[in-house]
Amino acid sequence: MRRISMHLRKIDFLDFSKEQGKESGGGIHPYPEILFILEGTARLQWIDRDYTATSPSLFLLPPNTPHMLSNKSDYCRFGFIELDMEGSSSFPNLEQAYLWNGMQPANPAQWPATVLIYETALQIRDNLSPNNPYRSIAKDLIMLDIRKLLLLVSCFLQTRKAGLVTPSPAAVFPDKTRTSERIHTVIRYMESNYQHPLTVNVLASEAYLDVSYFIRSFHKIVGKTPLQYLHDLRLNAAICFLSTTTMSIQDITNEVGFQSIHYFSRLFKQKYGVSPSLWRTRQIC
DNA sequence: AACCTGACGGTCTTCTCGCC
DNA sequence: GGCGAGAAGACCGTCAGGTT
Repeated sequence: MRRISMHLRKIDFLDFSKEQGKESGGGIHPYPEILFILEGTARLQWIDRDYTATSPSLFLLPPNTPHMLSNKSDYCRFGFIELDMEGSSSFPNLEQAYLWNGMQPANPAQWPATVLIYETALQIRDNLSPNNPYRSIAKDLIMLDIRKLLLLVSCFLQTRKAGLVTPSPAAVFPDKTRTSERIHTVIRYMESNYQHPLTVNVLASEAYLDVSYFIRSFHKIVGKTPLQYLHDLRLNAAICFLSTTTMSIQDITNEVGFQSIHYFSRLFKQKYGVSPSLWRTRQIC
């Protein structure tokens, strides 16, 4: 029987501050993400949606959905949790995420039916507090709270329809070698900047590694070459735009970082067997 | 007008081998 | 573990022509 489990890929709590100049961040990655606005007001551009929400707000981002969070107040604090579901289907699907995220600007944290959901999200943050007396099992507690949170959201949507310090990258990624950490840093860089022109030279310099060694190490760790990984990110984003928007192929080409519509079209067909427009047509039918 | 396809060629990426 | 050189092959922008 196939073992289904869920792992923490990355958890972090960050600030956006007008004083410090850092006011936006985001990207695309093949992992589901929970985004929690803790303080201030933030704007989330997610696929074709644009939300402005005040804390506490909770957004659920299924895998391969482009997202960009930006600050809309003097100070904004938020947390994000990326999960590796490993076959589990407990994360809300796109339709459920649209429904849930669409409610966030209305500040549903005050609703009696959702109070427990936001309390659970806060509990996840509190598990990371240095004052947490259960620091030694904080990671296990966080995973339990995440499961609880997802279960509560799922239940809510169904009903409606009817001190630990933040783990270091090495704690999230089992392989603790320096090269591995650098490669994973680059992966995150690619996920945040896939829509910009990126070359392997640039990525290797981001990792402070020689190009040939970088490529070899990347392939060893990820199972794909850097370029293949970048293409997958871009094509996944394109699929998302094709299936959820009416954007033209040219606009999608630009949006996901390809310089040429012809090259995009060629790669798309290589991966999916049909051209982008035909793929969209078949989805509609 | 928007999109697709094939061909072409310069550029870039990847691999291999060897070295420290 | 990390780096460098060189060769092979893949990438990717561009053009031309065709289709919807």
